[in-house]
Amino acid sequence: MGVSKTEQFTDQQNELAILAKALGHPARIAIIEYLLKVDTCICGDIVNELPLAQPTVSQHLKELRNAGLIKGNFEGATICYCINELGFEKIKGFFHDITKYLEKSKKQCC
Amino acid sequence: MGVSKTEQFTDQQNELAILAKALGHPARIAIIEYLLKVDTCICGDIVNELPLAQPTVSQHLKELRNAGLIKGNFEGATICYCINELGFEKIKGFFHDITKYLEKSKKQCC
DNA sequence: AATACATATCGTAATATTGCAATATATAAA
DNA sequence: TTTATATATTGCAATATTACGATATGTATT
Repeated sequence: MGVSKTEQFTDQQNELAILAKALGHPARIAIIEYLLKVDTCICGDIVNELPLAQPTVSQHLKELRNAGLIKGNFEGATICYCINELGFEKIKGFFHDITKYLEKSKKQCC
Repeated sequence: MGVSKTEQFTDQQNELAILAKALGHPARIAIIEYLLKVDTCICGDIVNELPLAQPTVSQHLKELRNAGLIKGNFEGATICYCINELGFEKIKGFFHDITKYLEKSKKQCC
């Protein structure tokens, strides 16, 4: 029917999927990479950095904010954006498991 | 217009986004977690593990395979699936940057 | 108050994703 | 060769995403 059957999966699986999905667009990867480089910046800087119109960038920022990957803070007339460490900490657990898995050379099927 | 303007971003940004997007659904997270646990299994095991119909699972497996996160191998009448280490190695570089960033306590905007 | 600037929201078109029944394909077993 | 089993593909309905022009909202400046 086209609706994700989220209720059939665990909260943790859904939470991870939401975080991964938020990173599932090159514009949002570009935003994160930019914030990693500059630490903090105002929204207008990101709009200038990306090859997309201002409303589109605003929409991508909203998705990253909703997923908990970035934070935005009013600073006079502008909004200051930065990485939200909490969101990335949540992904780290999953990646820790993967990294450990990759270290032990495991059975592969091909 | 609704089309992702992928050509405006770097290959690396697009590649990361494709990998993240493939993880952006709880069913696909569940598949990866299951494979991490059992190493290898046949497709039917995954169908039994998930609360989704066989064609839907087949579609999710295809997306994970296309993204390079799992491998499938014919083994008689069945198909044996396992983690594709290559895909996860590609994400690791990005996460290494993030982890380093999180370690240095950086300027935050709020 | 009027103007300028920064950002968000609305509305909408184009496209992509999700889920599944029905069906196709391919191997194994009888 | 028939039958059973495993998996993929097709077709389609419901919904979500992407992008942007137009517009709203909010702060700063004059």
